[in-house]
Amino acid sequence: MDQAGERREPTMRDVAALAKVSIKTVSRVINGLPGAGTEVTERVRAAARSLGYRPNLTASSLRRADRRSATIGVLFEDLSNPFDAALLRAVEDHARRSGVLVLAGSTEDDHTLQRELLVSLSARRVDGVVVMAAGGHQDALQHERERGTPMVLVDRPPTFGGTDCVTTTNRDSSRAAVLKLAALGHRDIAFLGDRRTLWTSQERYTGYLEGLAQAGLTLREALVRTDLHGVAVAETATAALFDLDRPPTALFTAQNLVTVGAMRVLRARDLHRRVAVIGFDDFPLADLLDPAVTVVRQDVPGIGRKAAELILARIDGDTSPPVHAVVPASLVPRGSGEIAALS
Amino acid sequence: MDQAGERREPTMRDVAALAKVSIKTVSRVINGLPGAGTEVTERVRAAARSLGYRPNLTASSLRRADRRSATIGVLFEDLSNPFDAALLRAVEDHARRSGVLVLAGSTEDDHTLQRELLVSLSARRVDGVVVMAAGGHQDALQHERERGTPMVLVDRPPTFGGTDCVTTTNRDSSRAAVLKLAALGHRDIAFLGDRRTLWTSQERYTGYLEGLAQAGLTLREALVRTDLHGVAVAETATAALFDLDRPPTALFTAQNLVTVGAMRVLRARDLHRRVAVIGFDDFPLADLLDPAVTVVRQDVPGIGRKAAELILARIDGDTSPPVHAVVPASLVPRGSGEIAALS
DNA sequence: AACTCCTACGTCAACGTTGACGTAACCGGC
DNA sequence: GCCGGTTACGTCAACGTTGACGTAGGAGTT
Repeated sequence: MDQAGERREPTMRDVAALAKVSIKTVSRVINGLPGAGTEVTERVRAAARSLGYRPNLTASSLRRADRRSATIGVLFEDLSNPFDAALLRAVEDHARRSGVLVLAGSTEDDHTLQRELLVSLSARRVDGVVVMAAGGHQDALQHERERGTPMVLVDRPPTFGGTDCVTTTNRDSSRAAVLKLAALGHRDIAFLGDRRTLWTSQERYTGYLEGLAQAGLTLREALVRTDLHGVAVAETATAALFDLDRPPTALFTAQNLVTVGAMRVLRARDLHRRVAVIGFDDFPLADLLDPAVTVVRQDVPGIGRKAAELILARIDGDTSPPVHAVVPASLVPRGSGEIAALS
Repeated sequence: MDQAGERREPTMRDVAALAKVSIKTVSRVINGLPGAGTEVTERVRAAARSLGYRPNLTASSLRRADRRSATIGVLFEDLSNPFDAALLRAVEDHARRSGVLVLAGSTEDDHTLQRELLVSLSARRVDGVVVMAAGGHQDALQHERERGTPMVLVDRPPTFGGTDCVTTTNRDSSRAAVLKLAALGHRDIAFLGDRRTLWTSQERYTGYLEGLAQAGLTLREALVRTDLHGVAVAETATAALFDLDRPPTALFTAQNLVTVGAMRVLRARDLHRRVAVIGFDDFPLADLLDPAVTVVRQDVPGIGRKAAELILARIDGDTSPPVHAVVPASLVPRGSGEIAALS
């Protein structure tokens, strides 16, 4: 036994020869179709077992009328982000229950990579694509979609028509977070956000503005920091906020890595017990920090399930109008978001 | 444009008709094989472009001599564990550089699921399988391997022959961690481990024993707690340790979720500044806890790269003897592991 | 001028499977 | 004993592609 394994895989032809039936009868037995007698069925089953026969799905899907590969592609940006990982897992889980496997590919927010990956998936004739990452340009996605590939976008709506998407209550939950901080007496609430090109960032910022307005607070531009991609950048930005003459007394951090960066700075400056923080997106160990971090938690399994349901339905031929599903997020109070403003 | 997309995909035949050449010539041009003139090549390219032709890799691999699907399967246990997520990412990354995509499947430590997944992968004729999760039974893996499928195990060696694996320095690094704690004056060092059925758990426990012996300490069975699967169980076990008459002054937690559980209890009992902790496996935010957690960090990208290299080499026909690659882990001092024993 | 060799194509069959369709045997009914 | 229908098979071609092999025409050699 060596790693290369030069043994030829047994085919239906081999099974047919052993069971002394035609290859078509083998096909019927393997696929559980009617038209095979009890005794023949048993003979074929025994022959298949003894040869270790395994159906070849690629040959089958090449020939079959429906052309299904029972495989979908999932594009994500960065698996090291627990949000992406949990989402992939949820989609994979639901897909597999329908006998569908997942071809996974990370795009690292690279436009060229995304295009190449879509070509690779298309060459393998995936039945559909779930996109959990669609940086600025969606033209590669649009092109693929227009070829007829079923597609579902997660976490941002398509810039082109006829395509489903699943998002969370970015704006509403952000507004609620800001209102909560305002209710605790905070009047200088900073906004720390990820790259402005991201649709979610824009929505969360809009929610922030709506929250301020609704609470009767005026926007201080100096307290708005965006394009914070990654923990390090978020730290720098947070530090700058507290070097202001009138620093914020509360932070609304609109992405989990930003939240982490902000917490680092607060702790380093020993401000973590005085400055309130509410973060968007939960993250592991948020409850173990000091103070535990209050967050807006997205229903990641719910989003994944919805995305899987949508893509599987489309693959099954559902031609109803495109859907924009919104899965509600919830506020999880843990301490950092309950720090009141000093009178 | 609707989601079903009933347009037929253009084939080489269509391209050939438009370019007024034979289908074989199209094949040559698409695959960059010699034997096509400059002018004809251009005509074929133009025709393919204008029809939006995409090669069908499944048909191609069915016919080609090498039978490659340019796809590998990756089985993992739980993507919500950052270790699995990072590993999948590393493998996917390296595979894609070789034009190979990854069919991902989570097994959730379920034996039946693992078997089913292997059948699914086999039906899709993957070129090889990387297994990042192999609970107790490896018979399904062995069966698949004996069919000739190239295979690489990660994080535990195969119980059968002829198969590569990649692991880290479980025993050596565990011994080093215990020795470090002993050097700080700790004499009551507890061991908190994951399920004993896991090979890594056994290795780490062996390293713990070796460390104790080498430091001249005697094993106290009461300080050994195993089969702690998940944060909650780890918390209970840790709490029990500190209800002992002679509680430990240092903990060696042999898995990341166990470490988290232990830290929770230490904090709750206000012991986190007095009891030393070294954990096996790094985890996000370990540096943000109070105190920051000293860990043995596995070189996850290195492990993933090695696994990808091995499987790709085997697929390319490497028939050298099976390899057990060991990727070194390193100790990352952050504070919790540097707490000295009270004299 | 006949020869070999090469280049640039084309033809054909096959990969493993299934849809369309054929057919022999049997059943029940009269 | 013949009809119509059903059951249990089999035959054939095709899915999109490529390996093996064939061939026409031109260039170079003797």
